[in-house]
Amino acid sequence: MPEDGYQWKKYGQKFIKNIQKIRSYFRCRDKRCGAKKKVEWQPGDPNLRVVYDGAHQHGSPSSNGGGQDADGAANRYDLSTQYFGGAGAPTPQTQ
DNA sequence: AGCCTTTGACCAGCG
DNA sequence: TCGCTGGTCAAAGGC
Repeated sequence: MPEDGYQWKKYGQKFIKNIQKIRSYFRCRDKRCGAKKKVEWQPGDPNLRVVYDGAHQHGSPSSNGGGQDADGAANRYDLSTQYFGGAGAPTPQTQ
């Protein structure tokens, strides 16, 4: 479970036949936070894709000391796809 | 005590 | 109308 600075609660996991990948559903632990996160990976592949949905409506919980950039850092991935592993996975939005 | 994780079933939209 | 998929919720157990 990759730590992005926020805590998530897994509320489901299903195998998407459409893409032949396992998808895990995570939700922000904060109730006032409508942010959601979906993690999918292929069975037998080290790289996984993290899809952030929604946006956090509260500052960072307890990471990063002296800067709310963490909030933007997590939001910058909003509705985007974050790739882990990089094994053949391209890096979108190379800012 | 609180928190987290896992599985099954249900529901809705589509062709 | 049916079957299918994708997405979400709930309960229990362990540390």
